[in-house]
Amino acid sequence: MTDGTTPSAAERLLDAAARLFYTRGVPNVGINEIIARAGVARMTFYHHFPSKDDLIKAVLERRREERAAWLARAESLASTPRGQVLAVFEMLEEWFAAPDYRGCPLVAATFELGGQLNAARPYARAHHDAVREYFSTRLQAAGAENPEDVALQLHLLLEGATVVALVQQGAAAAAAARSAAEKLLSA
Amino acid sequence: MTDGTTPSAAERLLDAAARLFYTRGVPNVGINEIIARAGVARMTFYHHFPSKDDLIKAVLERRREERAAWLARAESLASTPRGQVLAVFEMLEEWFAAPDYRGCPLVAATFELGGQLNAARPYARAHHDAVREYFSTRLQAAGAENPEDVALQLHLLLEGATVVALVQQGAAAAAAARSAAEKLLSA
DNA sequence: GCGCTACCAGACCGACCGGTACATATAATG
DNA sequence: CATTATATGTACCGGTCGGTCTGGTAGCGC
Repeated sequence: MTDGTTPSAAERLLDAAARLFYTRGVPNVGINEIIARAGVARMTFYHHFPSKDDLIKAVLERRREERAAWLARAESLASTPRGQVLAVFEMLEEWFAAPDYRGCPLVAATFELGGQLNAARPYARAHHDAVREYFSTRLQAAGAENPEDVALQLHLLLEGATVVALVQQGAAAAAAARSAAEKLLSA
Repeated sequence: MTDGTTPSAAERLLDAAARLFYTRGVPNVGINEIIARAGVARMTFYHHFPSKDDLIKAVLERRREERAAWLARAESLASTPRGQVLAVFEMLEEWFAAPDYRGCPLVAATFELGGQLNAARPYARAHHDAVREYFSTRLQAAGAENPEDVALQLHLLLEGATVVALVQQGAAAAAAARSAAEKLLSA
């Protein structure tokens, strides 16, 4: 019953929480606001999620899957390994230009929750590992000398671009990252 | 009277707030804890800072100056422009290895406060501008072709390394950033 | 002495937080 | 029809938040 055509309570809660958490920061959003936005009763919320922390973890896991899907999209944009690596950087511009862009949600949550319990770090780390593996397998296929090392360097460019795009409020970092990635691939 | 040999109330408040904000996140630290840690009466706090927001801004400005001083240290570590650029990346390892490392405090505050008022972004942006200028002037002195572009690319590496070092909880990003910076300088 | 400033100590306020209790309604399943 | 699961609405709890108020003390220049 919970699945099907109509998005039901739990789904609406996750949607509302994900959006609010991203735009305003996890600790700055209260339960009341989430249930109000989702159009769900308070008790219904606590029926699906024992506590706010559980909701946070569910949202983070969902975000991680979204980022993984985003990465997978890059794969389909090119046929050669090298093209698939650069395709990731091609997609940055569109991401950064989104009106509500606020950086990588997993990194953001890591900062926001960093104080208390390292709650978000495992999700961010899992995604970062996935990014590096995406790069390294394709670099290896392309015959690179040190796939792991270059993959990490490309990852640094990627993360740096997401942060700089947030602070600078512009998509200029995307083109710079792509250009730098090409240089690293040629070196 | 406020200055001199003994660190006085306002100074102790700034010290305590800076440390607590960094280790636990700005919104997660209350006034009560700050004044307790600083050993200062409540009214004394509100005498020096009209509101918590004013304290936050004072701490951020202080952090910005600290980061600027950190950057200036790199300058003294080498004599050539190229060496001064790479010296920044040499210093990363020590920074990342600090036991209480939690990323760049200005970027962290931007994420933590991002929800409400973009309160921290101007401070982070000012520092980022300073970083790029540091790089670009030295690249120009070294006869680089596109100083501005390469400066931005080096900045992406720098920011990316600070984030990855936080998520991965290791200093490996430092060496990778330095190596990548060398490649970008040679390209 | 007087006035001023800096500081301390702690009670107090309204608002909001996460979370619980209770009482109810609906709809499918047996 | 009775049961069960899922949903609703609202009052309520203890705790903490940022911020105010009262009152008192120590040092300094006039």
